[in-house]
Amino acid sequence: MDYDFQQIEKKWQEYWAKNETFKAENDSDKPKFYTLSMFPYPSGAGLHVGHPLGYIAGDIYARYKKHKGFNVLHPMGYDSFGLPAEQYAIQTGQHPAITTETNINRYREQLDRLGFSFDWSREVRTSNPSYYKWTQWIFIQLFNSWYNKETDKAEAIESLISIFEKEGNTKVNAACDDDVNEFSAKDWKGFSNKERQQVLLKYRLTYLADAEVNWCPALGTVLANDEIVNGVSERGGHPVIRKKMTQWMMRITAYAQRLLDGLDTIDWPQPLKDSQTNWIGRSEGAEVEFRVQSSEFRISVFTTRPDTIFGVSFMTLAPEHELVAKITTAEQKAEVDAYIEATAKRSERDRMADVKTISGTFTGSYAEHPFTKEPVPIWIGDYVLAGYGTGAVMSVPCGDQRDYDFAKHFGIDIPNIFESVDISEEAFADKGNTVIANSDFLNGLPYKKAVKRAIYELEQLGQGQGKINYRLRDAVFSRQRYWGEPFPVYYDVDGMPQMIADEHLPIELPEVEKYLPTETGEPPLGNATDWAWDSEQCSVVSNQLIDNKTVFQLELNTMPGWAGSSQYFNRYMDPKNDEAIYSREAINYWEDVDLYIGGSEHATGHLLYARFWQKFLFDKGIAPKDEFAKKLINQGMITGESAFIRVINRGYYKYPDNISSDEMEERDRIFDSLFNDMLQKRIVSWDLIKSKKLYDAVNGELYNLKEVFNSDYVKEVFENRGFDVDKITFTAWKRHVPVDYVNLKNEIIEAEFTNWYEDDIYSSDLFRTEGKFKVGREVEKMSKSKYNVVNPDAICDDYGADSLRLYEMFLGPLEQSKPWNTAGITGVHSFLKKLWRLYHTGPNNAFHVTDTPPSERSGEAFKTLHKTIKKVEEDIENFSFNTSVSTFMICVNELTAQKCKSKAILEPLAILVSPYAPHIAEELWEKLGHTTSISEAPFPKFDASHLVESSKEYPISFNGKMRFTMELPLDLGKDEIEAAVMAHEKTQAQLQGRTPKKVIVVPGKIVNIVG
RNA sequence: GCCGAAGUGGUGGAAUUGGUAGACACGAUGGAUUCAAAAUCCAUUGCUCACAAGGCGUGCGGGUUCGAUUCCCGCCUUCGGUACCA
Repeated sequence: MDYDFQQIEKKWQEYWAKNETFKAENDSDKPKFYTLSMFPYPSGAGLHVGHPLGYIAGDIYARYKKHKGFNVLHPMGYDSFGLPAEQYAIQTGQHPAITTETNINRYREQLDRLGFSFDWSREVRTSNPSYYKWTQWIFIQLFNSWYNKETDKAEAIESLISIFEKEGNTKVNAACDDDVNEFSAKDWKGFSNKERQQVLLKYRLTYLADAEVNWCPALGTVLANDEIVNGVSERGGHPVIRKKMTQWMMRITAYAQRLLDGLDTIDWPQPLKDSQTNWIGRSEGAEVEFRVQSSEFRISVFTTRPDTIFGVSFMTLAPEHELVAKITTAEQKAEVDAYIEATAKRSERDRMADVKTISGTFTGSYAEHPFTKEPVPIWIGDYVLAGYGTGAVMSVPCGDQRDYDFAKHFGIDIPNIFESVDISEEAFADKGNTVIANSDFLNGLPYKKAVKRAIYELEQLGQGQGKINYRLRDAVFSRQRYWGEPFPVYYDVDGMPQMIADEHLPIELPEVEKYLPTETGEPPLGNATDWAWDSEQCSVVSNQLIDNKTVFQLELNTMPGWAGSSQYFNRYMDPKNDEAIYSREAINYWEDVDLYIGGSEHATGHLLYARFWQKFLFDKGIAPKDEFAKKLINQGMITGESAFIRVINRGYYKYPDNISSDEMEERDRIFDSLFNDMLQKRIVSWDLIKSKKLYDAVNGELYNLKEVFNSDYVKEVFENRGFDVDKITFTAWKRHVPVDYVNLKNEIIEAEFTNWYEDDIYSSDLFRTEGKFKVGREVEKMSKSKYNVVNPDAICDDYGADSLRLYEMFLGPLEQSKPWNTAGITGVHSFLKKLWRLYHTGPNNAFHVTDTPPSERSGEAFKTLHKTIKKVEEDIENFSFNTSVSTFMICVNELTAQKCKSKAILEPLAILVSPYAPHIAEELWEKLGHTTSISEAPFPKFDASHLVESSKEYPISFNGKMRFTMELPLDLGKDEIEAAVMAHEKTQAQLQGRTPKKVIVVPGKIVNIVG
């Protein structure tokens, strides 16, 4: 009987589904184990072979833990809100819910084919109202909380109100906005309701604020920092500008220190912890106050180097700093205004591209040095960021390179306060290796002592104190998109946000006619006709009923992508609960994730936000653990190799003779922009060239470059510039270009190409140019747009899911990224066939396993088996799945050579293999006479007695080089071994009569003779 | 610039605490079987030398050690993250 993987895999997938083999119960006598893989965004492209890598690893671990007697929770779901479905809706008018549903069904089909042990009864989808009901609920919890720095936890907003009523806010130590004014209990009582709400908003853990945000005009939305790559949007590559907007914010900064401290308590990869640490960016230093001369204004600065305070020769404010307008003198006003306008115009991208240019201007005002009382000129400059620290710095040119460059550029003094340090060329930023000089009471002190002393003196003066600053910013929580969670918020008669009561949740996403922002620039929900809240009926009603008495406007923004993914791991514990986010019993049983597997790209996004929410839920007593995942593993990326052609040079344009110079200029402009779009971009993939047979492998020629210019990418570029692509005829003069594909390495090829455009305006050659291409290969992320995607379905058709699972593991260490190469899959596939044959040694390859274990070689077989048990168990515990696949191969090769047919060996072997290749294991298990799933079987117990050896083949080395081996009994002592080795003829041959200086004998390991 | 990861045959990779470098596969070469192909099986396969003996070999240069892919010092390269953070 042959190994019919198609039939076997289908059979067992149906069996698992029908019998709910992997359904987890919320109570059990067994110990719990919660394994989680990051849930996917169901994209239209479907799964590629890179996606399942982490799922397979998680599945192996989950199945292994089940064999080991754990009650395993291994759920899966979908992060189903997101931009692509919305973009598709904008283009086609198709509702994102439909697109999403279609994509999820496709994902599910693909996932099912891989034989995962997911408990699908617990599936969640972030876009389901029954799920986002609880996302909205958490939002309300955050709104109704403030962060008490005294108790170092979130508390109910009521406790803050009662403090305000008793003593005002002067003694409150809370995480809050910078601009809260002090008020007394009496003041509070005198506030109007609106004023009170405004004050409270500055303390809530989610709040409205006018924030400077990354606005992407092309997408019509705000983007988070991690959604921007090199100054353009991650999706689509559109430019991003800075803009002030009223936005919902999350006060994650309240948790900065706890997010940092928590990292010590969890077993996550160090690189990931490092990047979170850097992202949070704690720095210790001091806040120093400078008085502005002849005014009441004071400028606060944050510095990590209070020890260098006597080196201050100017101050710099960010152009956006609120004091700029107030302190600028009349003479300097025009210059300052011009500078502010110029910097505001520069996009984020320009600023980043151009960090070298030093710019700034003098305000005309002076501050007073806290100690020397000398005047310090106040400048503004865009190297100071409004968003970090206080948006102002004390500039110490001798100790900071940026200040140094600025001072040099504008001819400002550079006083030296370092003992015996030359600062004529550059600033001295080294904290050690010198002592402070020319600094009054700091003279002669090294860095650390000087910092302490400076802070002490500032405190005495009442002009500063030690301070810890974080780079982490509060997170913008509003998106101007349709396909996201709606906020459970309406705006009352005062325009203040009001939460909708829990019992009316979820507030479901309304239908809209179009998914773009409205003409007046409101978010897409502004298009909804029924998007008002009737506060008496407690229901969503038509906008026409808005009277701002009982019926109010609902929030038009939606929540960002990370909202839904910040709570899903807990919701899996009790996903169908409609009364609560999850039951007490469920969360007290499962507690937290024991093993979380996912990509490292989420380091500063999802994984930070989810930790923040978890800590909040912990403070509120909603979750029992303040970290949601004990252990985390980053699976590497499976990359694809793609060869492609880039345009590297556009050459020069040639036009037909009969066009005017005006027209020529106009064309130049258009073509320049066209080529700028294409330059350095890959215009066609090699796979496409091959599939279109544009490459002649025999002669090593690339031909018909015309087709190269017919690529979708080029068409898209032309289309984006307003050309009608159907009217363009792409041609190329040079039709045959030699290219050595095999040794292809960034080769430059030259070709002249022409494009012909037919319409009323350009009824002639559009242009002709001699351009250069570069042909090269790169290993990179698999993506549809790169034409390097390998689909798992095709692999399942040809080799089966078990082969795919084994192969993905066999490729290399889980955490390492590695290129996909389908060629090697035959190796694991033939292993499975060999495994199958081991159980099918009867006539006509019929199933044949004997009950009689002791044959003459059974000792060998037991040794092989137990060697394998030991190694596989260790490998799984260490997440070294690639080496267990090798171990299985060795095991099967050995058992085949031993002609092992014994049930006593082959039965445990099936269990060992089952986490990796569950389908074949189930089939063999059934053939062995079992009527229940192999997943119920206990993992074979390792018995060391089978591995006891009586002798060892000792490597005999000379000066560290192994020369030959020698079989010796293991119970031999050091001296006996040495004697035996010295007596060996090969030893004598090696020594050639010389007496060895030394003989190292490590019993059981090695012998080394030093000569 | 800063932070992090990694450099081992033609390829993916193994060597878990310093002890036989290259396990296990892929590919390649030769052979068996077959009318033929697929499949399967056997042999060889780090480099070098005609073979053998030998020599050289884990990015490069040093060091520690009887012994280093592994530990230490100094470089180089590639990839990922981050970037005027005061």
